[in-house]
Amino acid sequence: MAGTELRVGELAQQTGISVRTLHHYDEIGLLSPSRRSEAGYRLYTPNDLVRLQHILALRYLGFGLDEIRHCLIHPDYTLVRVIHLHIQRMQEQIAMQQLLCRRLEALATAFEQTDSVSVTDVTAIVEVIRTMEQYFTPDMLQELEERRKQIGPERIQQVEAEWPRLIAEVRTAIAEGVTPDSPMAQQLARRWMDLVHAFTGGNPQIAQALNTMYQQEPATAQRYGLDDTLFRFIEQAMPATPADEQ
Amino acid sequence: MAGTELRVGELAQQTGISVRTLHHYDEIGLLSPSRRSEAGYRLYTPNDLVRLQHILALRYLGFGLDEIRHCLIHPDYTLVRVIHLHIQRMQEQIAMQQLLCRRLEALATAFEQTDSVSVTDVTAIVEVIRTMEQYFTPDMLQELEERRKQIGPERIQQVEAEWPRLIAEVRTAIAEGVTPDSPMAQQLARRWMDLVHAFTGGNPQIAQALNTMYQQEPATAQRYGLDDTLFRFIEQAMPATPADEQ
DNA sequence: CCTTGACTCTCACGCAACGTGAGGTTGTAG
DNA sequence: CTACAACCTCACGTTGCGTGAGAGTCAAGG
Repeated sequence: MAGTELRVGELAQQTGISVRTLHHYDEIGLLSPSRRSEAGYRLYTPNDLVRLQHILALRYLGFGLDEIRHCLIHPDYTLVRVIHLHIQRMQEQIAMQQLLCRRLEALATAFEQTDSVSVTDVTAIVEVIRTMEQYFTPDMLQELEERRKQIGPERIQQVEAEWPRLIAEVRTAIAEGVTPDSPMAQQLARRWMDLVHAFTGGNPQIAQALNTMYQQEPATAQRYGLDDTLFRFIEQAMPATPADEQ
Repeated sequence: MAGTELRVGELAQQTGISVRTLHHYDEIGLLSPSRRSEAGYRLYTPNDLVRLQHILALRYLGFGLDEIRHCLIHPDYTLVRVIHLHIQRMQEQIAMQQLLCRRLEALATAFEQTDSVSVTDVTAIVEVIRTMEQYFTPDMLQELEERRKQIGPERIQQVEAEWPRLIAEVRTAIAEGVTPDSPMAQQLARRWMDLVHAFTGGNPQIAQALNTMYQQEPATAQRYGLDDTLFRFIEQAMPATPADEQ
């Protein structure tokens, strides 16, 4: 009977955990040895071993020590519910992490061919991501990200280089008094639409969200040299086209 | 100039974080205000605000405060690498969490129609899961889990109820001196194979892993009343069959 | 001038689950 | 008798703040 009792080191070795962990479980009252030797050594009985195995099984499943204590005290028929709740929590955590991961990937693709990236650059892109997360649904963002991957970095850079040129041209046209119904304006509008299409991929919901964003976020819009005057000009120059914007 | 300086509360409100967080960043030297008022109030300059925005951008991406400090000090061209390393770490974390989640789901399906589950039950199943994770690759485990979902809980329970019956029958047959080449033994072997097939789904790698597991883990095998005598009997009774086992 | 209330300051504990020594005692093998 | 392994009890460190406690500061109202 006495020979079946284990000391910390023995129990630790048998179960594959550290002595410190057993000390900890004793400290917090999760697993206190049934007996102590005269010298104060912890002596664990077979019953203690069984309890430890229960603890380790639950820990293996990712439960916290408090929850484990709860499970060991309370009647068993709540256990299934606890497990399902735990699964739910885990899935929420995974969703959060995946969101984070998508942000990082968006950032990485944004910097795909820039070699020297400053913290300021990162901050700027993060601002854009933050704003976009407010106006686009997670589905849309994933769709955008996937399209970026598909069409390749060269095309993206091409489009992103084209935008400021086009904006400058439109601004010049307005300044020179070009009317929205002139062929010149029509062609600018067509180029505009092409660029928008390259972003939305023809998804009208994304186009709608994009519109809402630029209307609600003049600060973001101004960073790209956009304002209401430009939008109105393009809108007027835009004839009846496949419902892609507006 | 002096009017542009912000006090903690103002800075906190502008950036959407807590005063305590600013105190904390000051404590650890991540963001110390450029100036203090005579009364000791923290006064943040526009430059401090910019630094804070950088910090918050990086925090938004899931970086730790130490890493953020590192990013703010060190030259920018390491930033891209840091981001990619971070993505990798996140993906590893997600993989871990998904592994945990799969364990929990396996547990949940195992208890799908049991209403009262004890911690002892959970411990037993966890032991099985642990053992299986040693012998089956993650791919195999996922395949097994998916098949369990497909074929439904009734069929699973049916199979699991059939096993002990069959094992008992085989044991009886051996005890009664039934020879492996008798029709009786042949039929037992056929039923055996059917049950094995229900588990492996005809995947020879899974069948192989299963075999290895029961050979290496006599402790697990014995819990189901299996031993070498049984295995040899079935093996001998088994005629040439579609290579599904052995 | 004094008080009130909003804002600020500096400690300092708490959380989750142990890791990692520090410094001292016990048990056993040579 | 003496190593040496194994045990004991503190107690701090980790991550990023939350949450008071107790006290000083500043502008406005009585």
